[in-house]
Amino acid sequence: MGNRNFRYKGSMIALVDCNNFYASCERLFRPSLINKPVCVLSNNDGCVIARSQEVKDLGVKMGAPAFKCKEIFDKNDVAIFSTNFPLYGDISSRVMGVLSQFTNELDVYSIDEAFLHLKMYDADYHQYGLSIRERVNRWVGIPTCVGVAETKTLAKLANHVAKKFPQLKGVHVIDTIEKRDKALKWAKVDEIWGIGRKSAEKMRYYGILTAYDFVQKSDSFVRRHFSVVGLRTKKELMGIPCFTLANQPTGKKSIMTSRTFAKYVTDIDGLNEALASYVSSCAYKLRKQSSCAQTIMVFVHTNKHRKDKPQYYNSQSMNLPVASNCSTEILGYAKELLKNIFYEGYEYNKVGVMVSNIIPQEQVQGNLFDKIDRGKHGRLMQVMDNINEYGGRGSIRLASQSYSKGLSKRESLSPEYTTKWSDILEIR
DNA sequence: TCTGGGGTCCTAGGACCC
DNA sequence: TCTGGGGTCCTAGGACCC
Repeated sequence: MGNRNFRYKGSMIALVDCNNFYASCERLFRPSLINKPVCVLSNNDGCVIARSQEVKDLGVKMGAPAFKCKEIFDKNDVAIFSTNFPLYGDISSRVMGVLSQFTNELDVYSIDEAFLHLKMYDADYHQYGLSIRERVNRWVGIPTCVGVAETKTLAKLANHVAKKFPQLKGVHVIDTIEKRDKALKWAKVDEIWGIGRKSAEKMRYYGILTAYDFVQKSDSFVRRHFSVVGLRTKKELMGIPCFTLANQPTGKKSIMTSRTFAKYVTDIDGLNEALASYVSSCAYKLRKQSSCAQTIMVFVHTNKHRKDKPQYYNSQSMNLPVASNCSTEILGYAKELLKNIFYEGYEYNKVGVMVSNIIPQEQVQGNLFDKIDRGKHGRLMQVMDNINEYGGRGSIRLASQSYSKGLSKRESLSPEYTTKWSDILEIR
C-alpha cells in the first residue's frame, strides 16, 4: 500500500494548543522562572489547576488539593500562583490574534486552543505547523503544540502525539492511513477526545483498550452502548468529519458565576453580598454579548468535603417577567430566590447564580404591565460598564456588593501586567 | 484548617395531548 | 374491568470538555 495519501489532503484541520497555558502565562513576565517548576492554583488557592512540565515531573496531579502538595512545593522550590484570569484572557487573545494570520477560518475552542482550517494543496503541513509554533512563540512568548489531520478528533490526537514525543518538535501531521492507524493503536481509549472516565471504563469492560480497538467495533454496537456521541467520535477517528468548524463565536447559552468561600458564611447578609457581585458579573457578561436572560437560578451549598457537618444543597430558578441584563433588576429577583432556599444553622461555603434562556437583546418582548424604565436602566448600566472598563474591574459596584474581596483567598496573585494600567511593568 | 469554575450536549422520563 | 399508540415539550441529571 505504501504511504497512500488521504483523498482530501487539500483540506485539513490543525489544532493549536498552548503548553501548560496558565503556567506559561505566569512565566512570561518572570523570565527567572524559565525551566523552574511553576504551579497555578484554583480559587482560594484550593487545588492545582495548571502545572509546568517540571511540576508534572514531580508527580503533582491535576486537581490535587494544594495543602496536600505543600511538602513537595517547599522541597522543590515550586513557584506558586493564584489564578489571574484577566491576565490569561488577554494573553489568550494575543495568541488567537497570531493564529488568525494563518487561516481564514479560526475556531477558538477554549482559552488555550483553537482549530484552524487549512486549505493548502501542495503545502508541507509539518513545516506550516512549525512556522505557527515559531511565530506564536516569538510574538507572544507562549509555547504551543500543533496537530494536523482530517477531522477535529484526529487533530486532537495528532496534537497529543506531538506533545508526547519531543523528537517531533511539537508538530504532528496525520495524513496517511499508516500514520492514522499507528496513532490509533498507540492511543488508549481514555486519551480520545470525547471519551471520558465513564465511557473508558465501559470500553475496557468490552475489551476495547485502544482507539484502534474502538474503531473496529460496528456502528450499531457503538451507537447502542455509547450513544450518538460515541458514534460521532468513532467516525471522526476514521477520518469522517462530524464536527464542523465554528467560524464565528456564538453567544453563550448560559452564564454562571459562583465561588467557594475561604471561610464559612452562616448568615443571609453575607451570602447576599457575594450574590450581588456574582449577579453583577453575569449581567455584565450578558451585556457584553448584547443579550438578555429569561431565566435565573440561584444555588447555595455547604462544604461537601466536611462529612462531619450538616450538609445542605438547594437551588431555585424563576423566569423573569421580561428578559433582562440589568444588574439591579436581576439582583432583586436573585435575592428573593436566595431567601427562599436559605436556612439558618448551616455553614455555607458557596453561593452562585446562573442565567439562561438567553436571547438577543433586540428580541426582548416587552410586558404590558412592565413598570421598569428599561431605557434608563440600560443607560445606567452603560455608564457603569464604561467606568469599570476604564478604571479596572470593581471601580464602581452595586451598594450591596461587598467592598473587599474578603471571601476569597488568593495569596500568590501575580499583577495584571497587560490589562491594568497600574500593573504595567516598568523598565528602568 | 485547607479540595475550582464555567461551559455544552444528550438522554430518559414525566406531563400532556389527540 | 379491560387499558393503545402515537406525538411534543420540558426538565433534571449525566457525561464530557477545558
